[in-house]
Amino acid sequence: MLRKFALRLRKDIYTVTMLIAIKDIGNYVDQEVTVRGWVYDRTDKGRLQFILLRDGSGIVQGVAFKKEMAEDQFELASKLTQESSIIITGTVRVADQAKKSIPPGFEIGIKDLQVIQMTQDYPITPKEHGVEFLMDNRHLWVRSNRQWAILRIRATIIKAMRDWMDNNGFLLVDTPIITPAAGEETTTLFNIDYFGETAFLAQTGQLYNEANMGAFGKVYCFGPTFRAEKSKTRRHLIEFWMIEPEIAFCSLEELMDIEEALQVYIVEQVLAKHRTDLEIIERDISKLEKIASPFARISYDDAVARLQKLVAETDDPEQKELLAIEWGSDFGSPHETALAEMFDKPVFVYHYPSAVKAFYMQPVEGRPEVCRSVDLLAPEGYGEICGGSERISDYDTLLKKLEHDKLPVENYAWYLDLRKYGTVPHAGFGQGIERTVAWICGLPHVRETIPYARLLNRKYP
RNA sequence: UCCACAAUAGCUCAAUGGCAGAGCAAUCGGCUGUUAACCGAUGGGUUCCUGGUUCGAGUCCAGGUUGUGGAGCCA
Repeated sequence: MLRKFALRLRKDIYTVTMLIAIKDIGNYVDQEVTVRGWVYDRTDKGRLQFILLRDGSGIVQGVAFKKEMAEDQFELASKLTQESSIIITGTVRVADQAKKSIPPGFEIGIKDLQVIQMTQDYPITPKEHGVEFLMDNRHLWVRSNRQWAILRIRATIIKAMRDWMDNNGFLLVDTPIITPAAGEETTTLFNIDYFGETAFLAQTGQLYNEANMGAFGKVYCFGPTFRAEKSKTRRHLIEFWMIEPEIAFCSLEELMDIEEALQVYIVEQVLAKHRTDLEIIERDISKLEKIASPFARISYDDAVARLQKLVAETDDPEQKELLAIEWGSDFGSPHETALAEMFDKPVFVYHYPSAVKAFYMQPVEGRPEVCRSVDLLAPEGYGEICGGSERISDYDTLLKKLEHDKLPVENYAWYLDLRKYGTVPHAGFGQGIERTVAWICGLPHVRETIPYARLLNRKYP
């Protein structure tokens, strides 16, 4: 039955003329074209029907006049429901009133209409909906304008990251998702049954990146990461995506140069390719246009001093409590937000206390209580988007650090090997895709930056 | 895990302890330039669950469930 239907459909497809993607509609003014897609919305004016049709590439307003169509076809047009799947054929024309078309200003005078399925009771209406309802219907919500625009920008951000890496001498080397031991000791791992043994889902590809760096010099991995943390905030996902570069013969200062150039390129690409999408999500573009080199670089010491000064100057007791900080503590999100708000570009904070950072970070010469680490904080309160460091390259120092942190040294045998066979100073960082998308799109929560968010209380759909 | 708040029609929300309501969506009708169109009509309810107080509970109380916002942890 299904097969028969599919065959009939294919025949229909092959008999249409000039099948176009809506995004290209400007090239077909005054020509007869066919568009296939889904009804986004319909306005019923009696003998006149305005049908917003989306095909994945854009949206076009189709106009059905009763006297320009066969009677049964107009009848169908006047009954079309939201998200019905249809094929229309008609002439493209310029129309100022077609404001909702993407690209705007074009419409199609419908001559022929075929309905593939008349949808019943589509749950997401053009009115307001709550978060829970929309997330329950995420498989349909991705069709909505705003979500569509965000996910398109996400794709460009990922492409920009990878293009920049590929164009700057980095090699993509994939790292495993199933791992025998923790990458970093602090956070919680998902464990899985590996033929009777326990294995873990990767939290980072970094340790493997360091091995790959020894083979290829400049490498990066790009993939999903899993953290079984019971975090419930606007910045946290259980499953999220990261790009992690690792560079041989690289200092912390050079690492910051790389991070900075990458951010500037990402923003440039989004601004160049997504004006319309940024308009759909009502992003303040002027904020993005400020993202240019150089970014401010402040030390952890300086950052703590700035925060303490802020606390001293504020009269708000709530702020005082929230922003209180002693040297040696890691920053919480209120601290990161407050620091980032002092700049209108991303800001680097370097030389964090070793105690709050991972075991593999290189201590600062003459000041072992701090390490050669750097976080990049995005503006507008989006917090940490990159975390990186210069890695410990000396065998004995690394071994001592592993023992000091009470980590199972036998699990790190291969990692220690890297310090035995031609060790070099090297550095790398990880950048969270979703936090980057949230910042660039100006979104209140990362759940809209990934097609199907995995959250503390959600794994459906 | 902790703190705060919420749960009523498919959706978004109202309802002083006293008849369960509106807008949108759906269905039917009207309209040749709509933009969340507009106008008229119709259908639509286990008020999250369990128990309690009361003549009477959507409303008050206790416990639970689910969700949202925030904290911690992190990218």
